Amino acid sequence: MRHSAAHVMAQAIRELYPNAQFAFGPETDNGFYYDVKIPDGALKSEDLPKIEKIMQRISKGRHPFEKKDMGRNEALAFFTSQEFKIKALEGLLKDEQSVSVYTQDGFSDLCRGPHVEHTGQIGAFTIDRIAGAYWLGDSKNEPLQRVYGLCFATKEELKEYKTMMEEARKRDHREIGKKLELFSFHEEGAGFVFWHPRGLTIFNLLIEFIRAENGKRGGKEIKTPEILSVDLWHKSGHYDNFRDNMYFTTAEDKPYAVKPMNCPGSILVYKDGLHSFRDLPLRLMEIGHVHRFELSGVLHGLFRLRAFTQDDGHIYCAQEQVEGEISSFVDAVFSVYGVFGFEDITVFVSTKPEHAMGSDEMWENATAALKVALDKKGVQYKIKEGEGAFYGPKIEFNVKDCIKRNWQLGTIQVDFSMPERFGLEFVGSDGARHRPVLLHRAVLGSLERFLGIYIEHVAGLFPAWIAPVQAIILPVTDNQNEYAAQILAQLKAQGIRAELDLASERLNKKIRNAQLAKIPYMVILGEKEAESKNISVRLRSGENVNEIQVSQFTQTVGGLCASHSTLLWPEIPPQQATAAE
RNA sequence: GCUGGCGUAGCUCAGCUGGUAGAGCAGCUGAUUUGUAAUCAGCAGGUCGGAGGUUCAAAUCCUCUCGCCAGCUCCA
Repeated sequence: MRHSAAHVMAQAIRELYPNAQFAFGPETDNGFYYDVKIPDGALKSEDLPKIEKIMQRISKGRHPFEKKDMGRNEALAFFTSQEFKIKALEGLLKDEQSVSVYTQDGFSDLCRGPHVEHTGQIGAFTIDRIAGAYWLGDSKNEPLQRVYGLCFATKEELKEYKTMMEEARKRDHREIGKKLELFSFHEEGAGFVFWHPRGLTIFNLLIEFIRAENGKRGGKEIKTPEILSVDLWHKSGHYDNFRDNMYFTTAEDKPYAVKPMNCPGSILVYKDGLHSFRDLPLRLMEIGHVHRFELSGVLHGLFRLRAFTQDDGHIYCAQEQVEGEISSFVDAVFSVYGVFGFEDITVFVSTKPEHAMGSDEMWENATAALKVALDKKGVQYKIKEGEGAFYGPKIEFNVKDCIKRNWQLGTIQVDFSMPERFGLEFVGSDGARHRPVLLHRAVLGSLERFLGIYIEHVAGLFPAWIAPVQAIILPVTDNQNEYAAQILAQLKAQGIRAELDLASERLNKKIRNAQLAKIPYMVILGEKEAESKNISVRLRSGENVNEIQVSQFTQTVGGLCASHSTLLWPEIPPQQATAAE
C-alpha cells in the first residue's frame, strides 16, 4: 500500500513537473518516499499541498495497477527519458533477464511490486516533507530531493501517528533537559554533554542503582584508565577496526589513544595474575567513560555523543558456563528494564557476519548457547542474520517506550577473539591451562543515551526515587519561613532531596513553578501547619495529602523510593506521563 | 562528512525591500503577606554565533568559519 502510494506521488509530481526524473521510491515504517530530480529546478515546500491534492484525485479515480513483464532491453527502450531507471537497469539490474513495470492511470514505473489493486486502496496519506538525498545514497553522486509521505490504512491511524509525533516533539529530551536544568551543550565541545547539578543527581542515582544491581548479581567493579598506549589498541584490534572513531594524543613522544571501549583495560586487569577455574565466572564491571569520534552530522543530544558512560561488564568464564551467564544476564535485563517501566522488550540474536574470526564450530556453539539460554527461559527472539560482531554472536535487547518507539539498549556478546589475542588463561581442575570465553555485556548501554530515552519515556516526570529534587517546601507567607526552614532540615536529615522556596510570591506562583520543574512533592506550610506542627503535601499529580506528620511523609517517600516505585503516594494511582506543560 | 534550513538579551521569539535593536518570561530592587498552576511597579540586560568583505551606512547583502536542527550515508 505504502509503496503504491509512492507511485501515485510520483505520478502527481510528474504532473507538476513533466520532466521530473525518478530514482527510488520505497515504503518506510510509516509511509514512503521517492527520490526525485527536477531538471533546472527544485521542489519547494509550496508544492507539497499541490502534490497531495493531485494524489487525492488519483486515489479517488481507483485506477488499477497493471503489471507488465518486459525484457531488460525492452525496459531500457521504454524508460529512455528516465535517467535513473536507465542507470538502475544498467547497474543494479544488469543481470536480470526481465523486469516488471507497473502502470496506473497512464503512469508507468519500473518496479518489482507488488502493489494494491487500484489507487483507491492506498489508504490515508499526507505529504510530510522534503529532504536531501543522493543517488544510491552516496554523497559523491548526484544530489536528489527526497519527498516523504506518511501513509496508513485508515485516517485514524494516520492521525494517531501524527499525534504521536507531536507528543514525541514535546517530550524531546533536549528541551526537557534545558527546562529542568539537567544538562547543557556548548559550542566549545560539540557532542559532549555538560551535566548540571540536577542532571548529575539523576545520573549518579542511575549509577548507584546499576552498581547495586551488578553487585547483587556477583559483579565486581573495576576502573581503568581513559588514555592508554596505542600499542594496546594495536593488540586488541581496535586500531585496525575502529581507528576512525578514536581520539589520539601524544606525550613524551609516545602515542596514546583515548579509550573507545573498556575491554582492553578489563583484560589487563584479568591478566594481572593467575586465575583458577574456581575464580570463574569472573564478572568485572566498569562504569566506563569512553570517547568515540562521530561525524558532526550524526550528533543528537544525549542519544549520540562523542563521549559517554557505559555500564560495561566483561565476564571471563569457561565455555560450559556461557549458557548460565547468558541466562542470568537476561534475568538482569528484564528486571532492570521493568524498574524503568519498559515492559515491552524485544530480543534479537545476531549471527555470524561475513567477515568474522574463529571457526564455524565455535560460532555454532556460541550461537547455540545464546539460543538455548533464551529457549530455556521461554524468551521469544528474532534472528538478525549476519549482524553479529566480528568476534562473536550477540543478543540485543530492544524496548518500546510509552509512545511506541523502539530503542536498542542492552547487549551481550560472545568473544573468542580477544582471549586469543591477549593469550588469556585459567588453570583448570586438570591442572592445565585453558582459554576462557569473554562475554561483553551492558544492561543500559550508554547511561547518557539511556537517560535521554528515559526522560522522553516519562516526559520529565521522574518517579520520586530518581527525581533530582524530591520535595520543595512552599511557605504560604513569610510568617512560615522559620517553620519551613525547620522542616527543610528535618527532610534533609531523613535523606530527602528537598529545597525551600522563599520567594516573595503567592502560593499559586510557587506551585506553578514547582509543577513546571516537575517536582513530585510540594510541601505546603501555612498558619495551620505551623500551629499543628504538621505538613500538607501536594503531589505533582494534583492530589493533596493534608495535615500529616513529617515522619509519616519521610517514611512513606522513603519506602516508595527504596522499592523504586512509580507511585507518588500509596493507593494513589501513578501519574500518567504526558508532555503537557 | 554531505544536502537543506536556522543562529538576535539567561529562555521563547519580533525586527518589511540595508538607516547602527524590541516584547514576554526569567533576573535584580521595592511594594505586597497572599492557602493549591503566573500580585504590581521600577531597574538592569545584547560587540545580533565568529572572521572577513560590499556600502556613506549591515542583525539585514556576499564569502569563509563554528554551532544547532532535519535528512542522507540499507532499500526499483
